[in-house]
Amino acid sequence: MPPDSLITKKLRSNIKASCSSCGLRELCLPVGLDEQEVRALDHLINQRHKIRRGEHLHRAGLDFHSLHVVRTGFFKTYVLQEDGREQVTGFHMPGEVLGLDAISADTHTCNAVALEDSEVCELPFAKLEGIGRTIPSLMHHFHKIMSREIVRERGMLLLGGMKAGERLVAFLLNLSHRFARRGYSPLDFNLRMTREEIGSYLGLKLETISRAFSRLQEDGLINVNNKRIRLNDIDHLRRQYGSSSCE
Amino acid sequence: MPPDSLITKKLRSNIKASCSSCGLRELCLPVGLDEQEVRALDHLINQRHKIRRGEHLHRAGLDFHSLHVVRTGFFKTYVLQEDGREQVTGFHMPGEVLGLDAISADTHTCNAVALEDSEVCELPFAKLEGIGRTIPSLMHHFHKIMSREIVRERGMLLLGGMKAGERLVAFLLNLSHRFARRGYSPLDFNLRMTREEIGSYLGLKLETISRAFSRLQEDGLINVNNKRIRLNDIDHLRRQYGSSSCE
DNA sequence: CGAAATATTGAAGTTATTCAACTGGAGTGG
DNA sequence: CCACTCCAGTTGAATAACTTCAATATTTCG
Repeated sequence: MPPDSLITKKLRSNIKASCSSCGLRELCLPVGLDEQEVRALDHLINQRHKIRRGEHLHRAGLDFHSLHVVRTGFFKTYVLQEDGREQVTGFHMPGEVLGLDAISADTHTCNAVALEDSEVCELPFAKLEGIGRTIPSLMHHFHKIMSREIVRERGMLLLGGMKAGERLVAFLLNLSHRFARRGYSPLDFNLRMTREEIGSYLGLKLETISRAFSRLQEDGLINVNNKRIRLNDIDHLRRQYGSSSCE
Repeated sequence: MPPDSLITKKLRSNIKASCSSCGLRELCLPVGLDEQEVRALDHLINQRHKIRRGEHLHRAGLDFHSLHVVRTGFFKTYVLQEDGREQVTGFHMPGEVLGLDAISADTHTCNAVALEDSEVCELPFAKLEGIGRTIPSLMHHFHKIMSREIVRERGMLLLGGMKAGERLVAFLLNLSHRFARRGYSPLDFNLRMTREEIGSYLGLKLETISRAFSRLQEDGLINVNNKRIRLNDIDHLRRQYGSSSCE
Protein backbone atom coordinates (compact mmCIF):
# COMPACT_ATOMS: atom_id res chain seq x y z
CA MET A 1 0.00 0.00 0.00
CA PRO A 2 1.51 3.37 -1.03
CA PRO A 3 2.15 6.13 1.53
CA ASP A 4 -0.86 8.38 1.03
CA SER A 5 -1.70 9.11 4.61
CA LEU A 6 -3.11 12.62 4.68
CA ILE A 7 -5.03 12.52 1.46
CA THR A 8 -8.27 13.45 3.12
CA LYS A 9 -6.75 16.65 4.37
CA LYS A 10 -4.69 17.54 1.36
CA LEU A 11 -6.97 16.71 -1.55
CA ARG A 12 -5.54 17.93 -4.79
CA SER A 13 -6.98 19.69 -7.79
CA ASN A 14 -10.13 21.06 -6.23
CA ILE A 15 -12.55 22.15 -8.90
CA LYS A 16 -15.84 23.91 -8.33
CA ALA A 17 -18.48 21.37 -9.15
CA SER A 18 -21.74 21.95 -10.96
CA CYS A 19 -24.60 19.51 -11.06
CA SER A 20 -26.42 21.61 -13.65
CA SER A 21 -23.88 20.80 -16.30
CA CYS A 22 -22.91 17.32 -15.14
CA GLY A 23 -23.37 14.30 -17.35
CA LEU A 24 -24.34 12.18 -14.41
CA ARG A 25 -27.48 14.16 -13.62
CA GLU A 26 -29.78 11.30 -14.39
CA LEU A 27 -27.91 8.81 -12.25
CA CYS A 28 -26.96 10.95 -9.32
CA LEU A 29 -28.57 13.02 -6.61
CA PRO A 30 -30.34 15.42 -8.98
CA VAL A 31 -32.67 12.78 -10.47
CA GLY A 32 -36.16 14.17 -10.65
CA LEU A 33 -35.29 17.67 -9.51
CA ASP A 34 -36.30 20.74 -11.53
CA GLU A 35 -33.87 23.38 -12.80
CA GLN A 36 -34.16 25.60 -9.76
CA GLU A 37 -33.65 22.74 -7.37
CA VAL A 38 -30.58 21.54 -9.20
CA ARG A 39 -29.13 25.04 -8.90
CA ALA A 40 -29.65 24.84 -5.13
CA LEU A 41 -27.75 21.58 -5.22
CA ASP A 42 -24.88 23.34 -6.97
CA HIS A 43 -24.44 25.43 -3.84
CA LEU A 44 -24.40 22.34 -1.72
CA ILE A 45 -21.58 20.64 -3.50
CA ASN A 46 -18.34 21.95 -2.17
CA GLN A 47 -15.93 20.88 -4.81
CA ARG A 48 -14.57 18.05 -6.81
CA HIS A 49 -11.48 16.15 -5.84
CA LYS A 50 -9.16 14.06 -7.90
CA ILE A 51 -8.15 10.80 -6.24
CA ARG A 52 -5.39 8.87 -7.90
CA ARG A 53 -5.32 5.13 -8.25
CA GLY A 54 -4.30 3.60 -4.93
CA GLU A 55 -5.13 6.70 -2.89
CA HIS A 56 -7.73 6.62 -0.15
CA LEU A 57 -10.82 8.78 -0.06
CA HIS A 58 -11.33 8.01 3.61
CA ARG A 59 -10.32 5.48 6.22
CA ALA A 60 -12.24 3.66 8.93
CA GLY A 61 -12.20 5.51 12.20
CA LEU A 62 -11.87 9.00 10.77
CA ASP A 63 -14.44 11.69 11.50
CA PHE A 64 -17.26 11.95 9.04
CA HIS A 65 -18.22 15.28 7.54
CA SER A 66 -19.03 14.75 3.89
CA LEU A 67 -20.55 12.22 1.58
CA HIS A 68 -18.83 11.75 -1.75
CA VAL A 69 -20.32 10.94 -5.11
CA VAL A 70 -18.11 9.14 -7.58
CA ARG A 71 -17.91 11.31 -10.69
CA THR A 72 -15.40 9.32 -12.67
CA GLY A 73 -13.35 6.25 -11.90
CA PHE A 74 -13.86 3.27 -9.67
CA PHE A 75 -13.63 2.69 -5.92
CA LYS A 76 -13.38 -0.22 -3.57
CA THR A 77 -14.55 -0.08 0.04
CA TYR A 78 -13.21 -2.50 2.62
CA VAL A 79 -12.70 -3.09 6.32
CA LEU A 80 -9.71 -4.59 8.06
CA GLN A 81 -10.58 -7.41 10.44
CA GLU A 82 -8.73 -7.95 13.71
CA ASP A 83 -6.67 -10.72 12.15
CA GLY A 84 -5.50 -8.33 9.45
CA ARG A 85 -7.58 -9.85 6.70
CA GLU A 86 -9.07 -7.35 4.29
CA GLN A 87 -12.79 -7.78 3.71
CA VAL A 88 -14.09 -5.99 0.62
CA THR A 89 -17.51 -4.46 1.23
CA GLY A 90 -18.26 -2.96 -2.16
CA PHE A 91 -17.23 -1.63 -5.54
CA HIS A 92 -18.47 1.80 -6.57
CA MET A 93 -18.87 3.48 -9.91
CA PRO A 94 -19.85 6.94 -11.15
CA GLY A 95 -23.08 8.30 -9.68
CA GLU A 96 -22.84 6.16 -6.55
CA VAL A 97 -22.61 7.70 -3.10
CA LEU A 98 -19.87 6.84 -0.64
CA GLY A 99 -20.02 7.40 3.11
CA LEU A 100 -23.65 6.56 3.90
CA ASP A 101 -22.49 4.08 6.54
CA ALA A 102 -20.64 6.84 8.39
CA ILE A 103 -23.74 8.90 9.21
CA SER A 104 -24.68 6.42 11.90
CA ALA A 105 -21.85 7.31 14.26
CA ASP A 106 -20.24 10.37 12.63
CA THR A 107 -17.27 8.14 11.95
CA HIS A 108 -16.24 6.26 8.85
CA THR A 109 -16.72 2.54 9.27
CA CYS A 110 -14.82 1.49 6.18
CA ASN A 111 -11.91 2.44 3.98
CA ALA A 112 -12.45 3.69 0.46
CA VAL A 113 -9.66 3.45 -2.09
CA ALA A 114 -9.59 4.37 -5.77
CA LEU A 115 -8.96 1.41 -8.08
CA GLU A 116 -8.24 3.80 -10.93
CA ASP A 117 -7.67 7.54 -11.22
CA SER A 118 -10.98 9.00 -10.11
CA GLU A 119 -12.92 12.13 -9.34
CA VAL A 120 -15.49 12.65 -6.60
CA CYS A 121 -17.88 15.45 -5.67
CA GLU A 122 -17.91 16.37 -2.00
CA LEU A 123 -21.27 16.81 -0.24
CA PRO A 124 -20.96 18.26 3.25
CA PHE A 125 -23.59 16.30 5.09
CA ALA A 126 -24.75 19.04 7.46
CA LYS A 127 -25.31 21.27 4.45
CA LEU A 128 -27.26 18.52 2.71
CA GLU A 129 -29.60 18.17 5.67
CA GLY A 130 -30.02 21.95 5.74
CA ILE A 131 -30.88 22.33 2.08
CA GLY A 132 -33.04 19.23 2.26
CA ARG A 133 -35.27 21.05 4.71
CA THR A 134 -36.12 23.63 2.09
CA ILE A 135 -36.28 21.23 -0.86
CA PRO A 136 -38.44 18.30 0.19
CA SER A 137 -38.00 16.48 -3.09
CA LEU A 138 -34.22 16.52 -2.60
CA MET A 139 -34.56 15.14 0.91
CA HIS A 140 -36.96 12.50 -0.30
CA HIS A 141 -34.62 11.47 -3.06
CA PHE A 142 -31.80 11.24 -0.58
CA HIS A 143 -33.89 8.87 1.51
CA LYS A 144 -34.41 6.74 -1.54
CA ILE A 145 -30.68 6.60 -2.12
CA MET A 146 -30.04 5.47 1.44
CA SER A 147 -32.81 2.91 1.15
CA ARG A 148 -31.36 1.64 -2.10
CA GLU A 149 -28.08 1.11 -0.35
CA ILE A 150 -29.88 -1.04 2.22
CA VAL A 151 -31.42 -3.09 -0.56
CA ARG A 152 -28.06 -3.41 -2.26
CA GLU A 153 -26.35 -4.73 0.84
CA ARG A 154 -29.25 -7.08 1.40
CA GLY A 155 -28.71 -8.42 -2.09
CA MET A 156 -25.40 -9.83 -0.91
CA LEU A 157 -27.26 -11.95 1.64
CA LEU A 158 -29.08 -13.65 -1.18
CA LEU A 159 -25.77 -15.08 -2.36
CA GLY A 160 -25.79 -17.08 0.86
CA GLY A 161 -27.34 -20.16 -0.67
CA MET A 162 -25.43 -20.06 -3.95
CA LYS A 163 -22.43 -21.98 -5.17
CA ALA A 164 -19.20 -20.34 -6.29
CA GLY A 165 -20.09 -20.22 -9.99
CA GLU A 166 -23.52 -18.80 -9.30
CA ARG A 167 -22.12 -16.11 -7.04
CA LEU A 168 -19.62 -15.08 -9.65
CA VAL A 169 -22.31 -14.91 -12.33
CA ALA A 170 -24.51 -12.83 -10.05
CA PHE A 171 -21.57 -10.51 -9.53
CA LEU A 172 -20.86 -10.23 -13.26
CA LEU A 173 -24.52 -9.60 -14.05
CA ASN A 174 -24.63 -6.92 -11.41
CA LEU A 175 -21.59 -5.18 -12.88
CA SER A 176 -23.02 -5.60 -16.37
CA HIS A 177 -26.24 -3.93 -15.33
CA ARG A 178 -24.48 -1.03 -13.69
CA PHE A 179 -22.21 -0.51 -16.70
CA ALA A 180 -25.23 -0.54 -18.99
CA ARG A 181 -26.95 2.18 -16.96
CA ARG A 182 -23.87 4.30 -17.42
CA GLY A 183 -23.81 3.89 -21.15
CA TYR A 184 -21.08 1.27 -21.35
CA SER A 185 -21.39 -2.14 -22.94
CA PRO A 186 -23.13 -4.64 -20.68
CA LEU A 187 -21.46 -7.50 -22.55
CA ASP A 188 -17.88 -6.48 -22.73
CA PHE A 189 -16.06 -4.78 -19.91
CA ASN A 190 -12.90 -4.54 -17.87
CA LEU A 191 -12.73 -5.66 -14.30
CA ARG A 192 -10.95 -3.08 -12.20
CA MET A 193 -10.37 -5.42 -9.28
CA THR A 194 -8.24 -8.52 -8.72
CA ARG A 195 -9.51 -12.07 -8.29
CA GLU A 196 -8.63 -11.77 -4.65
CA GLU A 197 -10.83 -8.70 -4.23
CA ILE A 198 -13.72 -10.37 -6.01
CA GLY A 199 -13.26 -13.38 -3.77
CA SER A 200 -13.19 -11.31 -0.63
CA TYR A 201 -16.38 -9.56 -1.68
CA LEU A 202 -18.17 -12.82 -2.52
CA GLY A 203 -16.85 -14.79 0.42
CA LEU A 204 -14.65 -17.08 -1.69
CA LYS A 205 -10.94 -17.64 -2.16
CA LEU A 206 -9.11 -16.24 -5.17
CA GLU A 207 -8.36 -19.72 -6.51
CA THR A 208 -12.04 -20.52 -6.43
CA ILE A 209 -12.79 -17.37 -8.41
CA SER A 210 -10.15 -18.27 -10.94
CA ARG A 211 -11.57 -21.77 -11.33
CA ALA A 212 -15.10 -20.44 -11.64
CA PHE A 213 -13.98 -18.10 -14.44
CA SER A 214 -12.28 -20.97 -16.24
CA ARG A 215 -15.35 -23.13 -15.85
CA LEU A 216 -17.67 -20.48 -17.25
CA GLN A 217 -15.33 -20.05 -20.18
CA GLU A 218 -15.17 -23.80 -20.83
CA ASP A 219 -18.95 -23.77 -20.90
CA GLY A 220 -18.81 -21.02 -23.50
CA LEU A 221 -20.85 -18.65 -21.38
CA ILE A 222 -18.16 -16.01 -21.07
CA ASN A 223 -14.77 -15.11 -22.44
CA VAL A 224 -12.07 -14.24 -19.96
CA ASN A 225 -8.82 -12.64 -20.85
CA ASN A 226 -7.24 -11.56 -17.64
CA LYS A 227 -9.36 -8.56 -16.59
CA ARG A 228 -11.30 -8.33 -19.82
CA ILE A 229 -14.67 -10.06 -19.65
CA ARG A 230 -17.11 -10.80 -22.42
CA LEU A 231 -20.54 -12.20 -21.67
CA ASN A 232 -21.38 -14.48 -24.59
CA ASP A 233 -24.85 -15.53 -23.57
CA ILE A 234 -26.27 -13.12 -21.05
CA ASP A 235 -29.78 -14.57 -21.26
CA HIS A 236 -28.49 -18.00 -20.46
CA LEU A 237 -26.50 -16.56 -17.57
CA ARG A 238 -29.59 -14.77 -16.28
CA ARG A 239 -31.78 -17.83 -16.55
CA GLN A 240 -29.36 -20.28 -15.09
CA TYR A 241 -28.26 -18.16 -12.20
CA GLY A 242 -30.39 -15.93 -9.96
CA SER A 243 -31.57 -12.48 -10.86
CA SER A 244 -29.06 -10.48 -8.92
CA SER A 245 -28.69 -8.18 -11.86
CA CYS A 246 -30.61 -5.39 -10.19
CA GLU A 247 -28.96 -2.34 -8.73
CA MET B 1 -48.09 -20.65 5.79
CA PRO B 2 -51.37 -19.59 7.35
CA PRO B 3 -53.99 -17.69 5.35
CA ASP B 4 -53.55 -14.17 6.70
CA SER B 5 -53.61 -12.30 3.45
CA LEU B 6 -55.17 -8.95 4.15
CA ILE B 7 -53.56 -8.26 7.47
CA THR B 8 -52.09 -4.99 6.33
CA LYS B 9 -55.55 -3.69 5.58
CA LYS B 10 -57.38 -5.14 8.54
CA LEU B 11 -55.01 -4.63 11.43
CA ARG B 12 -56.64 -5.36 14.71
CA SER B 13 -56.62 -3.67 18.09
CA ASN B 14 -55.56 -0.23 17.03
CA ILE B 15 -54.42 1.76 20.03
CA LYS B 16 -53.41 5.39 19.96
CA ALA B 17 -49.68 5.36 20.53
CA SER B 18 -47.69 7.76 22.64
CA CYS B 19 -43.93 8.08 22.52
CA SER B 20 -43.96 10.38 25.54
CA SER B 21 -44.96 7.56 27.82
CA CYS B 22 -43.25 4.70 26.02
CA GLY B 23 -40.63 2.56 27.72
CA LEU B 24 -38.68 2.30 24.51
CA ARG B 25 -37.94 6.02 24.30
CA GLU B 26 -34.23 5.56 24.75
CA LEU B 27 -33.93 2.89 22.07
CA CYS B 28 -36.32 4.18 19.49
CA LEU B 29 -36.84 7.21 17.30
CA PRO B 30 -37.12 9.71 20.18
CA VAL B 31 -33.51 9.29 21.34
CA GLY B 32 -32.05 12.69 22.01
CA LEU B 33 -35.22 14.67 21.41
CA ASP B 34 -36.54 17.13 24.01
CA GLU B 35 -40.03 16.98 25.54
CA GLN B 36 -41.62 19.24 22.95
CA GLU B 37 -40.11 17.33 20.06
CA VAL B 38 -41.30 14.01 21.45
CA ARG B 39 -44.82 15.43 21.64
CA ALA B 40 -44.57 16.32 17.95
CA LEU B 41 -43.60 12.72 17.34
CA ASP B 42 -46.74 11.60 19.17
CA HIS B 43 -48.74 13.27 16.41
CA LEU B 44 -46.73 11.48 13.79
CA ILE B 45 -47.38 8.01 15.06
CA ASN B 46 -50.69 6.88 13.77
CA GLN B 47 -51.42 3.98 15.99
CA ARG B 48 -50.22 0.75 17.38
CA HIS B 49 -51.10 -2.58 15.88
CA LYS B 50 -51.10 -6.00 17.40
CA ILE B 51 -49.64 -8.66 15.13
CA ARG B 52 -50.12 -12.22 16.23
CA ARG B 53 -47.47 -14.88 15.90
CA GLY B 54 -47.37 -16.09 12.32
CA GLU B 55 -49.13 -13.04 10.90
CA HIS B 56 -47.45 -10.80 8.38
CA LEU B 57 -46.80 -7.11 8.89
CA HIS B 58 -46.18 -6.66 5.17
CA ARG B 59 -45.32 -8.67 2.12
CA ALA B 60 -42.87 -8.11 -0.74
CA GLY B 61 -44.45 -6.31 -3.64
CA LEU B 62 -47.04 -4.39 -1.64
CA ASP B 63 -47.16 -0.60 -1.72
CA PHE B 64 -45.18 1.14 0.93
CA HIS B 65 -46.74 3.85 3.05
CA SER B 66 -45.55 3.43 6.62
CA LEU B 67 -42.51 2.37 8.54
CA HIS B 68 -43.15 0.27 11.63
CA VAL B 69 -41.27 0.21 14.88
CA VAL B 70 -41.36 -3.02 16.84
CA ARG B 71 -42.80 -2.20 20.26
CA THR B 72 -43.03 -5.67 21.69
CA GLY B 73 -42.36 -9.10 20.26
CA PHE B 74 -40.05 -10.39 17.59
CA PHE B 75 -40.08 -10.32 13.79
CA LYS B 76 -38.38 -12.08 10.96
CA THR B 77 -37.92 -10.56 7.50
CA TYR B 78 -37.34 -12.73 4.47
CA VAL B 79 -37.57 -12.86 0.70
CA LEU B 80 -38.74 -15.69 -1.50
CA GLN B 81 -36.32 -16.61 -4.26
CA GLU B 82 -37.47 -17.72 -7.71
CA ASP B 83 -36.87 -21.35 -6.79
CA GLY B 84 -39.20 -20.98 -3.82
CA ARG B 85 -36.46 -21.05 -1.22
CA GLU B 86 -36.98 -18.69 1.68
CA GLN B 87 -34.02 -16.46 2.44
CA VAL B 88 -34.13 -14.85 5.87
CA THR B 89 -32.83 -11.27 5.79
CA GLY B 90 -33.10 -10.29 9.43
CA PHE B 91 -34.52 -10.67 12.91
CA HIS B 92 -35.98 -7.64 14.60
CA MET B 93 -36.66 -6.77 18.21
CA PRO B 94 -38.30 -3.92 20.09
CA GLY B 95 -37.11 -0.45 19.11
CA GLU B 96 -36.00 -1.55 15.65
CA VAL B 97 -37.52 -0.08 12.51
CA LEU B 98 -39.03 -2.19 9.75
CA GLY B 99 -39.60 -1.05 6.18
CA LEU B 100 -36.50 1.06 5.50
CA ASP B 101 -35.77 -1.02 2.42
CA ALA B 102 -39.14 -0.11 0.94
CA ILE B 103 -38.47 3.63 0.69
CA SER B 104 -36.25 3.04 -2.31
CA ALA B 105 -39.07 2.06 -4.67
CA ASP B 106 -42.23 2.78 -2.66
CA THR B 107 -42.71 -0.97 -2.57
CA HIS B 108 -41.88 -3.52 0.07
CA THR B 109 -38.93 -5.66 -0.97
CA CYS B 110 -39.32 -8.25 1.76
CA ASN B 111 -41.87 -10.03 3.88
CA ALA B 112 -42.10 -9.37 7.61
CA VAL B 113 -43.70 -11.94 9.88
CA ALA B 114 -44.12 -11.98 13.65
CA LEU B 115 -42.30 -14.86 15.35
CA GLU B 116 -44.29 -14.22 18.53
CA ASP B 117 -47.31 -12.10 19.41
CA SER B 118 -46.09 -8.58 18.81
CA GLU B 119 -47.01 -4.92 18.73
CA VAL B 120 -45.77 -2.30 16.29
CA CYS B 121 -46.13 1.48 16.04
CA GLU B 122 -47.03 2.75 12.60
CA LEU B 123 -45.11 5.72 11.18
CA PRO B 124 -46.61 7.10 7.99
CA PHE B 125 -43.50 7.92 6.01
CA ALA B 126 -44.76 11.03 4.23
CA LYS B 127 -45.75 12.45 7.61
CA LEU B 128 -42.31 11.61 9.01
CA GLU B 129 -40.62 13.53 6.21
CA GLY B 130 -42.98 16.44 6.81
CA ILE B 131 -42.38 16.68 10.54
CA GLY B 132 -38.68 16.09 9.99
CA ARG B 133 -38.58 19.33 8.06
CA THR B 134 -39.61 21.27 11.15
CA ILE B 135 -37.59 19.22 13.64
CA PRO B 136 -34.06 18.90 12.25
CA SER B 137 -32.88 16.77 15.12
CA LEU B 138 -35.59 14.22 14.37
CA MET B 139 -34.63 14.11 10.71
CA HIS B 140 -30.98 13.78 11.62
CA HIS B 141 -31.73 10.96 13.98
CA PHE B 142 -33.73 9.23 11.30
CA HIS B 143 -30.74 9.43 8.98
CA LYS B 144 -28.63 7.80 11.66
CA ILE B 145 -31.14 4.99 11.93
CA MET B 146 -31.03 4.37 8.19
CA SER B 147 -27.27 4.50 8.23
CA ARG B 148 -27.17 2.04 11.09
CA GLU B 149 -29.23 -0.34 9.03
CA ILE B 150 -26.64 -0.08 6.25
CA VAL B 151 -23.89 -0.89 8.74
CA ARG B 152 -25.91 -3.79 10.10
CA GLU B 153 -26.40 -5.34 6.68
CA ARG B 154 -22.75 -4.82 5.93
CA GLY B 155 -21.92 -6.72 9.07
CA MET B 156 -23.34 -9.81 7.41
CA LEU B 157 -20.70 -9.53 4.70
CA LEU B 158 -18.03 -9.90 7.32
CA LEU B 159 -19.27 -13.40 7.98
CA GLY B 160 -18.06 -14.21 4.49
CA GLY B 161 -14.70 -15.50 5.58
CA MET B 162 -15.89 -17.33 8.69
CA LYS B 163 -16.58 -20.98 9.34
CA ALA B 164 -19.92 -22.32 10.52
CA GLY B 165 -19.08 -22.25 14.22
CA GLU B 166 -17.73 -18.73 14.03
CA ARG B 167 -20.77 -17.49 12.20
CA LEU B 168 -23.06 -18.97 14.78
CA VAL B 169 -21.08 -17.42 17.61
CA ALA B 170 -21.15 -14.04 15.88
CA PHE B 171 -24.89 -14.43 15.57
CA LEU B 172 -25.33 -15.35 19.24
CA LEU B 173 -23.11 -12.48 20.38
CA ASN B 174 -25.13 -10.11 18.26
CA LEU B 175 -28.39 -11.31 19.80
CA SER B 176 -26.82 -11.18 23.25
CA HIS B 177 -25.78 -7.58 22.74
CA ARG B 178 -29.21 -6.54 21.52
CA PHE B 179 -30.96 -8.30 24.40
CA ALA B 180 -28.64 -6.57 26.85
CA ARG B 181 -29.48 -3.15 25.46
CA ARG B 182 -33.12 -3.95 26.07
CA GLY B 183 -32.61 -4.89 29.66
CA TYR B 184 -32.65 -8.65 29.20
CA SER B 185 -29.91 -11.04 30.19
CA PRO B 186 -27.08 -11.16 27.65
CA LEU B 187 -26.09 -14.61 28.87
CA ASP B 188 -29.34 -16.48 29.00
CA PHE B 189 -32.04 -16.11 26.40
CA ASN B 190 -34.59 -17.80 24.23
CA LEU B 191 -34.18 -18.09 20.50
CA ARG B 192 -37.41 -17.21 18.77
CA MET B 193 -36.40 -18.72 15.45
CA THR B 194 -35.78 -22.25 14.21
CA ARG B 195 -32.44 -23.76 13.27
CA GLU B 196 -33.52 -23.55 9.68
CA GLU B 197 -34.17 -19.80 9.95
CA ILE B 198 -30.80 -19.23 11.60
CA GLY B 199 -29.20 -21.27 8.85
CA SER B 200 -30.93 -19.35 6.12
CA TYR B 201 -29.82 -16.08 7.68
CA LEU B 202 -26.21 -17.21 8.05
CA GLY B 203 -25.98 -19.01 4.73
CA LEU B 204 -25.78 -22.50 6.24
CA LYS B 205 -27.99 -25.59 6.38
CA LEU B 206 -30.05 -26.38 9.44
CA GLU B 207 -28.06 -29.54 10.14
CA THR B 208 -24.88 -27.51 10.15
CA ILE B 209 -26.40 -25.13 12.70
CA SER B 210 -27.46 -28.04 14.86
CA ARG B 211 -23.99 -29.54 14.73
CA ALA B 212 -22.36 -26.20 15.49
CA PHE B 213 -24.57 -25.83 18.56
CA SER B 214 -23.64 -29.32 19.73
CA ARG B 215 -19.97 -28.60 19.18
CA LEU B 216 -20.07 -25.36 21.18
CA GLN B 217 -21.81 -27.20 23.98
CA GLU B 218 -19.23 -30.02 23.96
CA ASP B 219 -16.55 -27.36 24.27
CA GLY B 220 -18.39 -26.00 27.31
CA LEU B 221 -18.77 -22.56 25.77
CA ILE B 222 -22.55 -22.57 25.74
CA ASN B 223 -25.48 -24.58 27.02
CA VAL B 224 -28.18 -25.44 24.53
CA ASN B 225 -31.55 -26.77 25.46
CA ASN B 226 -33.64 -26.57 22.36
CA LYS B 227 -34.36 -22.83 22.02
CA ARG B 228 -32.91 -21.86 25.38
CA ILE B 229 -29.31 -20.67 25.14
CA ARG B 230 -26.87 -19.94 27.90
CA LEU B 231 -23.49 -18.36 27.15
CA ASN B 232 -21.08 -19.83 29.69
CA ASP B 233 -17.97 -17.94 28.74
CA ILE B 234 -18.86 -14.86 26.76
CA ASP B 235 -15.35 -13.41 26.94
CA HIS B 236 -13.91 -16.56 25.48
CA LEU B 237 -16.56 -16.48 22.77
CA ARG B 238 -15.74 -12.86 22.01
CA ARG B 239 -12.02 -13.47 21.89
CA GLN B 240 -12.15 -16.65 19.90
CA TYR B 241 -14.62 -15.48 17.34
CA GLY B 242 -14.85 -12.07 15.64
CA SER B 243 -16.32 -8.99 17.20
CA SER B 244 -19.68 -9.01 15.49
CA SER B 245 -21.33 -8.18 18.76
CA CYS B 246 -22.13 -4.64 17.68
CA GLU B 247 -25.58 -3.52 16.71
C1' DC C 1 -53.09 -37.98 23.00
C1' DG C 2 -51.43 -38.04 18.35
C1' DA C 3 -49.87 -35.67 14.23
C1' DA C 4 -46.78 -32.44 12.47
C1' DA C 5 -42.93 -29.72 12.99
C1' DT C 6 -38.43 -29.25 14.74
C1' DA C 7 -34.02 -30.97 16.19
C1' DT C 8 -30.16 -34.27 16.50
C1' DT C 9 -26.84 -37.41 14.70
C1' DG C 10 -24.39 -40.58 11.38
C1' DA C 11 -22.49 -41.71 6.93
C1' DA C 12 -21.65 -40.63 2.26
C1' DG C 13 -21.07 -37.25 -1.18
C1' DT C 14 -19.93 -32.49 -2.88
C1' DT C 15 -17.80 -28.27 -2.82
C1' DA C 16 -14.53 -25.12 -1.50
C1' DT C 17 -9.97 -24.42 0.63
C1' DT C 18 -5.20 -25.12 1.16
C1' DC C 19 -0.71 -25.87 -0.38
C1' DA C 20 2.20 -25.84 -4.04
C1' DA C 21 3.98 -25.47 -8.61
C1' DC C 22 3.97 -22.97 -12.62
C1' DT C 23 2.77 -19.24 -16.28
C1' DG C 24 2.71 -14.79 -18.11
C1' DG C 25 2.81 -9.82 -18.02
C1' DA C 26 4.46 -5.24 -16.15
C1' DG C 27 7.99 -2.76 -14.58
C1' DT C 28 13.11 -2.17 -13.31
C1' DG C 29 17.62 -1.52 -14.07
C1' DG C 30 21.86 -2.94 -16.18
C1' DC D 1 17.04 -4.75 -25.44
C1' DC D 2 17.29 -8.37 -22.29
C1' DA D 3 17.43 -10.50 -17.83
C1' DC D 4 15.25 -10.18 -13.63
C1' DT D 5 11.81 -9.68 -10.29
C1' DC D 6 7.29 -9.16 -8.64
C1' DC D 7 2.61 -9.79 -8.77
C1' DA D 8 -1.61 -11.68 -10.56
C1' DG D 9 -3.51 -15.50 -12.32
C1' DT D 10 -4.03 -20.46 -13.41
C1' DT D 11 -4.04 -25.28 -12.39
C1' DG D 12 -3.43 -29.83 -9.81
C1' DA D 13 -3.66 -32.78 -5.78
C1' DA D 14 -4.75 -33.42 -1.05
C1' DT D 15 -7.50 -31.93 2.70
C1' DA D 16 -11.14 -29.78 5.24
C1' DA D 17 -15.77 -28.06 5.49
C1' DC D 18 -20.28 -28.15 4.47
C1' DT D 19 -24.31 -30.47 2.43
C1' DT D 20 -27.25 -34.23 1.46
C1' DC D 21 -29.72 -38.19 2.58
C1' DA D 22 -31.56 -40.87 6.04
C1' DA D 23 -32.93 -42.50 10.47
C1' DT D 24 -34.38 -41.27 14.96
C1' DA D 25 -35.66 -38.32 18.88
C1' DT D 26 -38.00 -34.52 20.84
C1' DT D 27 -41.16 -30.76 21.13
C1' DT D 28 -45.25 -28.25 19.96
C1' DC D 29 -49.90 -27.69 19.27
C1' DG D 30 -54.49 -28.69 17.94
